Parts: sequence; structure tokens; C-alpha cells
Amino acid sequence: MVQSYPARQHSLVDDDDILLSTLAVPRGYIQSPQQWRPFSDPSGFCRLTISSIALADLHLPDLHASPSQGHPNFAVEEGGKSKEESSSAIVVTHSDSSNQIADPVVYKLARVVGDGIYVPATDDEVMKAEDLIDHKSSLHFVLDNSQTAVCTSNDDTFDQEFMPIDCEFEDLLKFEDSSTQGERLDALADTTVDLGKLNPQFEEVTQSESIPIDQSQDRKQTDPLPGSVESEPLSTTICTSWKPDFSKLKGEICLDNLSVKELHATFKATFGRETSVKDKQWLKRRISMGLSNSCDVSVTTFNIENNEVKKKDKLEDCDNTDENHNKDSFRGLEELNVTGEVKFLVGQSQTIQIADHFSGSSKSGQSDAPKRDIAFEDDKQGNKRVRKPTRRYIEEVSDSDSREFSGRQVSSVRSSGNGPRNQIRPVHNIQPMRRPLVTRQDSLGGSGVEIPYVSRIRRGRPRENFMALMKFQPYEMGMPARLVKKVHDGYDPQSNNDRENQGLKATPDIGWPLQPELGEIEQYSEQSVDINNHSDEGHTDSYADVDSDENILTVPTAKGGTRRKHHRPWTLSEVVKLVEGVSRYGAGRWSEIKRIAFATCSHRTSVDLKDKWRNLLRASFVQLPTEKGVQNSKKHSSIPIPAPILLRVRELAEMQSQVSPDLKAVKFDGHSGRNVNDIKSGFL
DNA sequence: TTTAGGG
DNA sequence: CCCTAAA
Repeated sequence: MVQSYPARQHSLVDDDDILLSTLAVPRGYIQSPQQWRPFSDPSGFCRLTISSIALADLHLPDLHASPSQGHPNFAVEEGGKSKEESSSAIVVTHSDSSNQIADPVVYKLARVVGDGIYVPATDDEVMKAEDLIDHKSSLHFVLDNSQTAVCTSNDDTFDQEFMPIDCEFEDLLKFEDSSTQGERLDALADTTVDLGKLNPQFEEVTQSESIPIDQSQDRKQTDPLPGSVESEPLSTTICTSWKPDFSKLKGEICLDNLSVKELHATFKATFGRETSVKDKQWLKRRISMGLSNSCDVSVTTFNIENNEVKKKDKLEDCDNTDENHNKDSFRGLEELNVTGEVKFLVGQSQTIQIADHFSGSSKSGQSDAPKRDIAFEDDKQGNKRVRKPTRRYIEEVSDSDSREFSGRQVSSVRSSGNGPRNQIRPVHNIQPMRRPLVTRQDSLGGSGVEIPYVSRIRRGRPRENFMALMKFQPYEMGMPARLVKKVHDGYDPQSNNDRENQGLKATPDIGWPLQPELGEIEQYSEQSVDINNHSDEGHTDSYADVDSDENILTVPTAKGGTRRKHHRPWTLSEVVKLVEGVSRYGAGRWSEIKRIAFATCSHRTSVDLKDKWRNLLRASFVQLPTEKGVQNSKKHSSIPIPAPILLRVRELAEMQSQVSPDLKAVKFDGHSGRNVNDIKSGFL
């Protein structure tokens, strides 16, 4: 199948061009002209992956090296009209003269010609760009650690970029139960960086240790939250008027020491709005979330120093709640619509600290040893520190939980799994309350030996959801230059491969640079989060173990019916992601799309994507004529696909000439002329 | 292993 | 979604 669209964007993000493509620019640094959509990732960095521009000679490490001290001004200007044109972009950065510590790196301009060749910008272009930048102050932001950030707010889609909220992490989100919230919040204030959670390899190591026997008890010993936790922030937050004032957020924040009043101030600085909540814990938690922007690295380590863990008693809380905390961060995201600029700022400070934390000891965070050390330091301080439940553990627990939900006890042994997942799946009837040691039965020698399932080392490709983990590990981005360099040099040959796949790629490949025409659809990325929440809420538990055994064939649905276990309805956000993926990579590059856009979805194989696309295609041509809104009348149980998305699908299909002739016939019925602009006006 | 296509 | 052929 022939796909032809201008300057395939992915040429910018392909592995070979890491340096070119993974420019990590603190969010907020880029004024994005209409058609350019910077990537962003939860750590707060944007990846500039613009269809027609590229940055050459980037000193990526340098950019990271001085995160919180000062940044180069960074500006993007658009010179051409359409992205098809060979020369449409100019990118200029220059040192911020107002800040001595400003990053001295000067980024060169480059253009990407249609065929993907990078062409250094001419002096003329550079000058032109600089001129623009100098005279249009709106084009660039001056973001110091203490200066005002200009918010791109609603005219931009920064706020609505895809966040990897759904999929696996959704599951995690749902896994918590309300009884844990109070404690989580408590723990948050002194949470420590949970490395293990962030690094599967670390998991492998640590899981051989004892595992928290009783998780739920610990959770309950803290006081519950004031009931407003989930609802309060929701009500007021709208991103359009969202303008945080970072001038109040300086460097390190120790939320612990703040009074309620100060917390309020911080809150406002963080979220750009007032809060009436007086609960200190809540405030701290909220702010932390806002600041941490879903980075799993626990927020409130803001002033952690030298691996010092302040209160070890709370550490234990943290043990049991870090995953919840993690979820919470996400939930915070969903609710608060926390976006961009906050992330960035905090991403910076966080990054720095974490980098400090690790510099020297863990090259890129991939090797076991350093991490183990760090984690065990905690152990030393906290005597009998209960092992943190690792991500996998959580997954397992949720597995067993949902099994119980569906009224089945799974004791079967899958001695020889057919999929990667089976390799790491413990087979015991896992219950949070009683589980001395997780083992799995192995088929070694056919004798069904029980071994700590931890000991099995992942082979071959890393877990797909590994990237999800890596994503929330901003320290990768903030590593001192030398460390980053190591990565690039393939410092550690052993994990070099992994590193390429996860370390470098995972961090940037998170969001989608949205294309202009897709502006409308972006609406749904946000909305879809809601949809996910609401529609899935009821039976999330059932989903939690979706990637578990096939033993369970059906799951009860909210409506009382049953659904096949392995059928997970596509959420709107997933659909949007898919559409985006297709638009970027082209239909057919399913594995690419899978890897990039659905990195967090361990389900949704590339085949699934393909299938879904096929369906979408069909749907788009079949029901497009029915005009907007009407298609909701479908009796289908699946979610209705909003017309704009379908239109987009059709567009893409036509663009990539993958429209089957018979479908094509349908499309000529008066609406075919509609272009995206029409849609926009019609819908927004 | 990935993709395309049928079931 | 699953399965399989083909690349």
C-alpha cells in the first residue's frame, strides 16, 4: 500500500536522529504556531517534532545540564505557509542575556526538505528568524526560574496533548479504593523516590525479597480523607483561564513547612486558581501532584537531599501507597487538567534533584546494581522496611482481585505460556492478605518447580509497558551531560539495546505533535479521559487483569451482561491516539504506532490497532453521510465515534489512498467536500 | 516479527 | 478479537 504524504514526520523521530528529534525543551518555551505541536511528556518536556523543521546540532545534554538555572530562550517561528513547502520553519535559540547562567548553547537552524533531508538554515533565514524573535516578544518566553511564564493557554493545544493516562495506568488508577486515599495523602509529604517502581529490572531484583504481606491493613491505619478529594478540584479547573504564576514557585519547595496560607499561595501558583480547602494534607498532595505532573517520581521529594529520607515511619506508608500515589498523580492530571507549564517547571527542579540523586551511580537507570544500592539505603535507615510493592506486584494483586470479583480462583498453572506475559505471571492464588512469597511454577524439566518468579529475567524485548514506566522517570532527561553522553555512546553495552528502546525513546515518544487539521479532534483527547472514567468506572476491576489468563472468559459488565474477557472496548482517547498515529506514520505502520502511541497500553497489539483502524475506516465511510451527531443512534454498544474523528479517518484514508473502491462510492454524497475547517466551525 | 486479510 | 499466511 502506498502512502504518500509530505515529509513523513517520523523521519524526524526515527532512531537515528535522536539528537535531532528529541530536543527536550521545557514546556512553555515554545510558542507553537498553529500547525506545530510540540510533544510533551509527563516529565514536562516538549519534544519538538515538527513536520517540517528540525533542529540541528543540538546539544541535548547541555540543554538538560542546567535545567533549573536558566534556559535559553527558545523560539519557533514559521516562515512558510504550508508544511509541504520545503522551507517553512525557522528555529532559533539563543542565550538569554538576562541570565548569566543561561545555556550557552546556540541551536542551529535546519530545515527539512520534503524528502526529509536536513538543510542548514542560511544566514538570512537565521537573521530573519532572530529578527522576528526580537521584535515579536510574543514569540518567545522568557522563563527563568523566578520569572513569569507566559502561558500559551487556550489558543494552543499544549493543554490538550495526549497524555498517557489511559490504558495501563488507568487500570492502576482504578485499582485503588477509596479507603486508601487518606493515607496516601499522608504519605505523600515524605514520599521517597521509588526507584524500583520505575525500573522493571529493579523489580526483578527486589522482588526476590520479602513482599509486603499485608497491604490493605497498612492502608487503613490512616485517617480517611476529607471527602472532597476527588470532586473539589474538578469543579473549578478549566484550562482556558489557567495561568499559574511561577514566580511564586522557587526552586525547592518544602510543602511540609508551609502553613495553610502558604499552601494556598502555592496552590494558586501551581494551578492558577484559588482553593478553599484547608486541609493541609490535601493541599500538599494536590500541589505535589500539580508539580509533579504525574511523574511517578514522588513529588514531594522536592527537598530530598543525599538520599536522606526524612521520616522513615512514613516511608512505610509510602511503600504501600506509592502506586496509589502514582494513580493519584494521574487522577490529578485528569481532574485538574494540569498542563504544560507547571510540568515543565517542576520537571526541571525535579529532574535536577533526581539527577543529583543518581549522578554517578546509575548511568541511565538501567542497571540493577546502582538502583539496588539506593533502594537498600532506605532499608538501612528504616530497619525492617517493608518492601515496596512493585508495579508488577500491583498488577498481580489487581489480577487476583479481579479474579475474585469474577468469582473465580485461579490456581491453574501455566507452565508454558504462549505470550510474553505468561512468563512473568505468578500463578498462585495471590491475595494481598496472605502471600509470603511470590513464586511461579516453572516447567523446568517438566517438574513444575516453584521458583521465585522474580528470578526469571526478561528476555528479548522489554515489556511493552516498560516505556510507560520510563516515561515517568524524568531523571533521564535531567541527567548531567556526561551521563547523557554515556547513553549516546552506548556506555553500557549490555543494556544498550534496552536503553535505546526505552531510555532514549521512551522519554520523548510520549505525546503526539498534533497536526493542525486535528485541532478539533484534540478536544476529544481530553473528553475521552472523562469518557474513560465514566464508562469504565464500573467494571474497571474487571479490566484490571485484562491481560491475565484466558481462564476468565467473560466478565460482568456494569449493565449486567457479560462480555468476553479479552474484549476491551476502545476508548475514545485510544481511538484518537490511533487516528493520530495513522496520520503520523501512515496506516500500516502498526507496530510503530503501537510502540509510540500505545506504549502504555500493553493490550492493544499492533494487530488490534490494525483491526480497529479497519473498523474505523468502515465506520467513517459508512456513517459519515449521516452527519454529525446522528451516528450516535447506533445501537452498538461500543462508544460512538465522534464525527470529526470519523472525518479525520476518512481523510487519512483518502490521503493514503487506502480507500476501497466500494467505500469510495459512498463518500460522494455532498459531504465529501467538507474539509476540516468546516468541521471546526460546525463543531466548535 | 510484522502486516494483511479472512473468520 | 483471533488466526494465519506471507513477507
